[in-house]
Amino acid sequence: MSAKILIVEDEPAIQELLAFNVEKAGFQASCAGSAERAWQQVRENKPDLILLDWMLPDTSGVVLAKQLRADAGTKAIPIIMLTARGEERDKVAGLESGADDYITKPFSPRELMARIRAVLRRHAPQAPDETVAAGGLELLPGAHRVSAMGREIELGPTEFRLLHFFMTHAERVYSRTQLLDQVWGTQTFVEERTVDVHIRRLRAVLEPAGMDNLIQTVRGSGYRFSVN
Amino acid sequence: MSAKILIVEDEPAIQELLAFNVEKAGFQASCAGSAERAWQQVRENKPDLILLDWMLPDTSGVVLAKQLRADAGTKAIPIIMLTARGEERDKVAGLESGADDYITKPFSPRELMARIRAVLRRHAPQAPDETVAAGGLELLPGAHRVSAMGREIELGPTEFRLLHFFMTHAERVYSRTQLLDQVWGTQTFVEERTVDVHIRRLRAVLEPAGMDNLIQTVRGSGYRFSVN
DNA sequence: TGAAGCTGTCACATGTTTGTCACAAAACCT
DNA sequence: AGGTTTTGTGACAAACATGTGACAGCTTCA
Repeated sequence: MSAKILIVEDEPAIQELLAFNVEKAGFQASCAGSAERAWQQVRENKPDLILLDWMLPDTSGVVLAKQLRADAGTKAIPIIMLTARGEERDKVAGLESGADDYITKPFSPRELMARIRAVLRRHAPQAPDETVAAGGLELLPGAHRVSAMGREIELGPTEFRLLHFFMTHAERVYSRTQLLDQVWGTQTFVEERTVDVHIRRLRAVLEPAGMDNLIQTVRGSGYRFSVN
Repeated sequence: MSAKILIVEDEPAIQELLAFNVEKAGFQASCAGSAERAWQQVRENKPDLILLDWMLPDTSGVVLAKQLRADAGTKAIPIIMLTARGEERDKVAGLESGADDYITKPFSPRELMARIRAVLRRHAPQAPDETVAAGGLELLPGAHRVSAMGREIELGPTEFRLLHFFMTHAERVYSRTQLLDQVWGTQTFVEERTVDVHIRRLRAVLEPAGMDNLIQTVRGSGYRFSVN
């Protein structure tokens, strides 16, 4: 889930600084000190975003950006250009070359990360606003709403995700481990029994709304959402 | 239907960059490298909007803007001034000279196009100020006015944009980050919590007007404007 | 120039959510 | 039935998210 970011920067100190910040923010960082190595990394790692310094030992960043844009395989990778302070022409040329954003040195880590996230967000495919329906329930992911036969149901964030998962994966048993992976994420580490508690909480909200026995216990295996 | 935009800019590289972006966005671009040629273009092409650089070889952009404003035939053409970064005086003088908006270099193509569209929308004589209505509220984007059931409501600029966005994007949850992107712009960097404060201010103005619970908190996700 | 208003940020208050536990209840096995 | 495993349930403290008032820096306007 975490995005891969390629840092193309010849100055080792700055390279490390960038990598440190990028990783601290939960992204995967890889580095290249020259245009040549950058190409290599791009092919091997398929980064989701490239931080590209304006000055490189072998080629200028602008040229590399243009090359990346010209190649069908790398055309879609967003680029953030790192330019020196006040170089008016550089910025213009940087944007012209196809960079998605630029940031002038010196910059604060916070601004850098904000721009990275903004660019990644802009390039993320926007999910259409669909509605999920199952077992008399209606769930709108975009509006973050659930309703049972017209009556709105209040859910906490985790219960919402859990129910969403069940509704889109009905009629099938999931183990606590699987549910933890799917609903909590593979990066979180909580007790398996926590699932039980949340199932119970979900049931507690669903039952008063007449939605009875929607989530069934499969002893020894896990839980199942079923329309029956 | 596509608007004609005149670019007055002496630096060829920037001129091309501007023209490229403007045309990519579906507008017709024409260019002038000096005030003299600009007048010529204005007479010939009748542009719908002028992008005017602050520095020109023969006259300053401000002077040209004032001249354009003084001429009955060109008075109505909106002007966006291109100024150097942080030149506070320029900004003031630019707006005083009659420009409708200014944009400081360096700017992102995205921001530029957003401003162009905003100015065109504001100046569109055809559209007799479309009004946005939702949840008993009526908002006139052009006039910068909002009213709740006939009663006028006073809003600051940011609250206005925020409410406008919500009214045109009802029934959907937006995270603080998304709201910052949409309402504050991708180039501004403020804390996420700032959104909370503005939401609160908006609510504070809306509630006395009887508009209660229009903006709902979705814990863990963001906020939602809903007509209920 | 001063007054008034707008913004962004902070510290603190308030209220929810969450993971975990201990124990009760239920199901399973021999 | 008795013993064992699995699941349900209520309670709870810590973590977390949001509401709220205050404030300083700015801009605007007269």
